Amino acid sequence: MSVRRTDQRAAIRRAVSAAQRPLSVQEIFEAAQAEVPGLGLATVYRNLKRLTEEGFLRTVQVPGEAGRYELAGLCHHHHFLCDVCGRMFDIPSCMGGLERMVPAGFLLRRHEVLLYGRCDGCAAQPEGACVGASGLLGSES
Amino acid sequence: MSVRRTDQRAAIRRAVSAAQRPLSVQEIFEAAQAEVPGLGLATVYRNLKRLTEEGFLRTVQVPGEAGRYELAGLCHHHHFLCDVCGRMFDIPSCMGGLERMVPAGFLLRRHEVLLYGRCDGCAAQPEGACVGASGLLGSES
DNA sequence: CGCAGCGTGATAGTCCATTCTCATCTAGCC
DNA sequence: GGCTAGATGAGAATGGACTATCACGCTGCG
Repeated sequence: MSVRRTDQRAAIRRAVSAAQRPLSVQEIFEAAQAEVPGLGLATVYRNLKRLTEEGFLRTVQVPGEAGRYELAGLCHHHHFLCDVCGRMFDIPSCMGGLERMVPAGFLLRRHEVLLYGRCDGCAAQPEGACVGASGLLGSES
Repeated sequence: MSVRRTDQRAAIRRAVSAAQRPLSVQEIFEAAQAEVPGLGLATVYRNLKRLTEEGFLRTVQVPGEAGRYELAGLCHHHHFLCDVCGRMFDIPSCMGGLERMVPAGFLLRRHEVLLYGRCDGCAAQPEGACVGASGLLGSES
């Protein structure tokens, strides 16, 4: 038979699909666990790996921390990482002209742009009063 | 007394200074070991940490891998990571207009641009014939 | 030169993210 | 309902990067 439908996998797919931004494994774990109590972390890793291999998900590597996951097949975009809450957001636009930055003889294949700062929620907060990192799904903007 | 001058530390400083690009710990280790045989990896870590705290070095975080080190105090620039040899190079220019990419309400503080592709040396090679990753210092361009 | 103490080398240990193991469970086909 | 292979959950195990430990060596001051 192979590839069975399970509540766990469905919850994981739903978690990533619902968020409009890349989620960390912890975020996915917590979101899916809210739907399927008792869900194990190993199952999350297993399914993330598999959904990625199947082309449903894509990993977003972050400098200095563990990768995050987003839906594969989204059109070209970049990300914004909030210094305060640690959540990552999608940035639809992209400036061109990167080829001009490349030295002669170098072959440019792809690029990553990561913006850092405060998300709208955290920028509005009175400094230390923001929601903690990775403890929730994107419930804003 | 404090802060003694040792051959080990001098070799480490020299390795990073000489390279015109960010070096991984391994690259620094190998380069410094060439000058000071018997050099230990712990010493490299110790000194990198310290040189960073002293403001001599800066770490360059790389998505999905360990950080690299470059001289602090260089003016704003970005990097190019070769898919083949794994070496990282400096890209002096930077396009502006990033503020325009940020959604309303978001506060932009800094940004990272990472270009991927082949460096001039590897782009010229007949595909698989390039020098291996991280096993050498920047001996080119 | 002599001494004090920082620096070093080798290795064990720590910290995390991720994977493996295995007994148990269950989706899907009969 | 019954069966079987794929899935799961819990915890152990792994791997990689980095740090701590500690005995010994070397710098730098007197």
